[in-house]
This record gives sequence, structure tokens and C-alpha cells, in this order.
Amino acid sequence: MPSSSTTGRVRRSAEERRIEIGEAARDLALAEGLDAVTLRAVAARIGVASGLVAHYIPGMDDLVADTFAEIVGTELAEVRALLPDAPAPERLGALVRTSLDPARAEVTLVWVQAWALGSRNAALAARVREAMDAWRRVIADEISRGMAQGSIPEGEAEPIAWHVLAMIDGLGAHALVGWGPGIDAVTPVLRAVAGLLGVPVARLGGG
Amino acid sequence: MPSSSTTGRVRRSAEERRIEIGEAARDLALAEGLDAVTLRAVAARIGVASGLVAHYIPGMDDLVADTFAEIVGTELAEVRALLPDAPAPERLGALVRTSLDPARAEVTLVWVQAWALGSRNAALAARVREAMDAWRRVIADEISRGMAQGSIPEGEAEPIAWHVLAMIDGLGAHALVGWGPGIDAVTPVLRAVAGLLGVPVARLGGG
DNA sequence: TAGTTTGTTGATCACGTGATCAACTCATCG
DNA sequence: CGATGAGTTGATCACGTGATCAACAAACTA
Repeated sequence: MPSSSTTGRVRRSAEERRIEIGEAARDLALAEGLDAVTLRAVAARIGVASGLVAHYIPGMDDLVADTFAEIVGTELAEVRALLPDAPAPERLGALVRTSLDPARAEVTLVWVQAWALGSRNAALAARVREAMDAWRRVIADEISRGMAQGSIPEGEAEPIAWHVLAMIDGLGAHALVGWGPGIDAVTPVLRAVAGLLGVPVARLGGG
Repeated sequence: MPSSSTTGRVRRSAEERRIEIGEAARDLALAEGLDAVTLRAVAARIGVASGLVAHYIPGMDDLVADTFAEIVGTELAEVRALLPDAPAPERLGALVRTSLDPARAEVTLVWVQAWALGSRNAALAARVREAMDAWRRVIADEISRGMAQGSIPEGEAEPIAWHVLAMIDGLGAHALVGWGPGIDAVTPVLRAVAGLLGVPVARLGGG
């Protein structure tokens, strides 16, 4: 029998349901990976028939792509919010340290899966490129500001930003299979970034 | 023809079949990704019933893991074979250039998929860690030799090797979704590596 | 109250996955 | 020649995927 008086079912407005579905997809992706965002899994998580979820989305590929965009968009905003009010090099150091925080492993899995799934899911691939552009832009802006302020030697900000990102992503992927334990990741990365920027390591701040 | 005109079937020895299956799995993985290594896909590629493939392997997870190991093992051997007979810094430069060659995109997809699948496939995860260890060892050995010969300033080779690898892998993953086109990847990476090693960029050779 | 709208269900379809196994074919040996 | 055994088939199982849709129920409206 149904749970309460008549039925336990709750009717929500279309807009509420859409939000609920999006949240469920996000939670699932963070907890179990992007490939766990499945029609039935999302439905089960919000206690609803699978058909309902299908009714609200164009297709699963789109939901997955949207979920990815939502997660990494939030991630970037969070990382930016944590940057200290300090000179560019120190802000960049903080950005690297935050990005390499093991607590972000959930998001790293999402990133790596997105790169892999991006080969087949065109919508996702487009979102991935957008997200990477956004990240590079943030890093490049910091570098450019530092160059304008004189705290970083003049040069091309874009390629440097690109490679800082590559280092962060590479280390993240490595950590995903439990590789590189026991080694301090942050210090050598900061050394490498300092080399890329042309500034002393100490200028990147931190302890 | 040898085998009767009624059926085109060919009988092979168990060992031949095993090799044939392994090769089909490798080709499939390189052409369409590790997730395309499927019971039926492998069978179809060698023109055989799916049951035959299943008969020769413990399970698909194992075949996928073996296929990954085979591919990246060969890759590392190839890259090593291409290193010039020169001082350590130049060899490292060549290693980086070879690894970033766009022609290796096939293998990159395999790597990224392996990182992602490694979360669920324990056998694969183990192989991935082994492969990464092998890579790091090769790079670290080169660095250590350079340090011993005086062509690279003294320091800890392992962390440096680790980060050179992270940079290579990160850039590879980026390229997978068609990101970073039009930007010369090699030059800035060499600059970063030179910074890590503490040697002038010119010492990494190439051009 | 009766009628209409809108959210929701659950069965069902078509497909793809890995795995299993009795039956078959063919090469080889006695 | 007949028997033995290794290689192979193809149907089949159980499961999971995305998608569809007629029917149903709750809320709203006249």
C-alpha cells in the first residue's frame, strides 16, 4: 500500500521538478561520477517514476552535459571566491593550492570523465571546452594583472595560463587512481609555476 | 579453399586465438576507445562468435585491463626508443616533444579513459598505477643521470619527474576535447620543464 | 459540483552489455 | 575407418540503458 493516507506522491510545479532533477543529477555525479547520472538513478533519488525524469529533459546526454557545466561552474566560482586580496603572484599560488586540495577529488572525477565522454557526447564536449576556456581566462587575467602591476615579468599570459591548468589537471587525474600518495604535490607545482611566471617561489605565498 | 566452401570458418590453436583476440582488443581500443572493447565488438572484428571470445578470457574487465597495459607498455617502449644519444637534458626534451606529438592522440584517449574507468575496474586501476610508475621511473632515471653527470643541478628527481608527467598528461587530456588548438604546446612546456630542472631552455635541444 | 488542465505513473519497447552452455565441426590419433 | 578431443557456434539468460505513451490522479477552474 501507498505510504500515507492516500498516496505518498507529491505534486510539484514543473519548475520545481526541473530544479529537483538538476540537483539530483548533480549530487549523483559528485558522489558516483558522471556515468552514474542515469534516467532511473535520478528518478530513484528523488523518489519518482523514471518516465517523469524523461518527461522533463530533452535527453540524457543533455542532462549530463548540463550537470557537468553546473558542477564545474560552481567549482570555478568557489575557487575564485577563495582568492586572497593580495598581489597577483600570491593569488595564483592560492589558486593552485586550492585546486590541488584533495577535497576536490569529486570534481576531478567529473572532469576526467567529461574528457573521456566528450569523445561521444558532442553537447558535453562543447561544455567542456567552455569550462576550460573559463578557467584559462581566470588564470590568464590574474597573470596579466600581475604583468601590468609589475609583479610578474612581461610575457604572454595565455600560454602560461594554459600550462598551469595542464599541470593542475594532470595531477588531479593522477590522484584519481590513487597514484602519487605520500608525495607533497603542492610545493613542486608551485616551483614549476614560479618558473613559468618568472617569479621567486616565495612570491606565491602560502606556508 | 582450404576449409570447405560451405563455411569460411578457420580453426586456430588456442594460443593463436588468444593473440588474435588481444590484437583485436588493442586495435579497437586505439581506434574507438577502451569502452569499445566489448565482447561482441572483439568477436566481430576477428569474424568469430561472441562466445569464442568469452571462452578465452576470464572476463571483459581483465581483457580491458590487459589491453590498456599492452598499449601503454608499447607506447613507453616506443618513446624510449626515440630518445637521442645525447646528454640528459636533451633526451628529456625529446621525450616531452614525442609525448606531446598529436599523433599520439589515440593513446591519450586510452589513458584518460583508463583514469576514469579505474574508479570501477580494480584490475585496470592497478595496471594504470603500474604504467604510471614505469613512466615516472623512466623520466626520473633520465633526470638522475643528468644530475650525476652534472648537466642538471642536484635535487630530487622523483617529484620533478612526477610533474613533468602531470604536464604531459594534462595537455593530452585537454587536446582530447579539441581544446588548445592553434597554440604551440611544446615551447611553453619545454620552458616549464627547464624551470623544473633548473637548466636553460636551449639545453633541452630540438628546434 | 463538474469539467479541464497538468503532473505523474508504470508498463513496455528496442537495444546493448557480459556470461553460459549444449550442440556442432573438424583435425588428429589409434 | 572410427573414436577422441579441441575449437567453435549460436541461442539464450539476466540485466541495464534511454525512450515512449496510454492511463491515472491531483489541482485548478467555471
